[in-house]
Amino acid sequence: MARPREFDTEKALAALRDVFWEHGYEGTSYADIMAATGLRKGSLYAAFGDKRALYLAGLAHYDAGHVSAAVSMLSNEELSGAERIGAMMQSLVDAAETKRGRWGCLLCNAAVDQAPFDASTQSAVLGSMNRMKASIAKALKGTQAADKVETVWALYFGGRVLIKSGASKAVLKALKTQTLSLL
Amino acid sequence: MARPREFDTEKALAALRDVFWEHGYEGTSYADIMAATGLRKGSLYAAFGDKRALYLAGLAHYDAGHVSAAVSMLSNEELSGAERIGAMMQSLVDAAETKRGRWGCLLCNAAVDQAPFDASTQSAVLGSMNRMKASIAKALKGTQAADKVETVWALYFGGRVLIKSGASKAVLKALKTQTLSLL
DNA sequence: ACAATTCTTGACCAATTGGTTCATAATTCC
DNA sequence: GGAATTATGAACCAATTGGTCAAGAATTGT
Repeated sequence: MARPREFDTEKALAALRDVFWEHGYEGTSYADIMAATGLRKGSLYAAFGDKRALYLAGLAHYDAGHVSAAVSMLSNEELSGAERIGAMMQSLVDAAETKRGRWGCLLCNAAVDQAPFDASTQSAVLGSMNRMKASIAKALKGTQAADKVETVWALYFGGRVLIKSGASKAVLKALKTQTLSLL
Repeated sequence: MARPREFDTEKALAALRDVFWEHGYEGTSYADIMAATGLRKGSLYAAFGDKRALYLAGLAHYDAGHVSAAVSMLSNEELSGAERIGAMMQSLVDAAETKRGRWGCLLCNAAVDQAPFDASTQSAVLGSMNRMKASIAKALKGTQAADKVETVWALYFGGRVLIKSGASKAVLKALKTQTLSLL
């Protein structure tokens, strides 16, 4: 064999996810990426590929982590549908007052700034979004709003945009209350 | 006096709005801007200021045009509340299949890619969004959903994000139907 | 110990970035 | 017509962009 990789791939992926999450694709330079990961360009290029590949890797990491966590929470049959949707909406309320929450949702950010220009990004985003949609549908099954999957789905991303634009926590709380009143 | 400006300010503003609308702030270079407006850097700089000022001017033009049009439609008392909200949602359905519609909503794009980094952008976006919110509230007054202003508001921006991510027209139609069923 | 293999680093690259300056052109007022 | 004023566009700028490469470092199996 040969010299083993010195850096922790998991940490590098998390750093990639975060730096693109905060600044977007075009807003992130190699200088930013190097600072975030602690790796030089050469290592990054050898391990992942070009800048677009770094972005897609960060996006995939978000899907495997954050999106999957949301999906499994929404699919948890030990909670009622209302409890699950309530938890999802509460995550928006919480996001309104954390630094990371103010970064919005990476999925949503990617949809807005890269999906229209890159087919790989678009399909990754659409894939993750549809996983969210399917699990929202599961949670709504059995409630009065079982026929309003698209509404709750869009509401979630709309809430994310409001957070990015600087909406107050009160707005997000109202959104949660109103959403639960539909069930 | 002196030499008059050769270009049409109105056309230049529309071009600025469009180029930033399609590509975002970071995604737009001076080369793009010059191609879109037909003007050289020097003229643009003299007339409007630096890149950020060009962006804000495009944003303001969007507010004065598109946002104002939506606001006055939503405030038109000759139509019922349901008709007004229906028209708003129909505009999302239509946007799903036009080139410009696929650019999303400039307000929404600005919220995601610039509002967190620039206070002027944030206040412009928040201002326009609140105008939208207020007129949605007017349209909802008298309907069963008068207490669901934030919901309809977030729904609209969520729909815009779905469009950018590549959602089908059918999804937007479902969103419209479901929204109207709330009224 | 040695050869083979792979990783890391920093130097280097051409192209592009946003921004500025200045000579020239065009217009108006007197 | 001439002076004053302003717009224009091309040349120019330093800094940064994303990307490549070769030399050396580190580890393995033999």
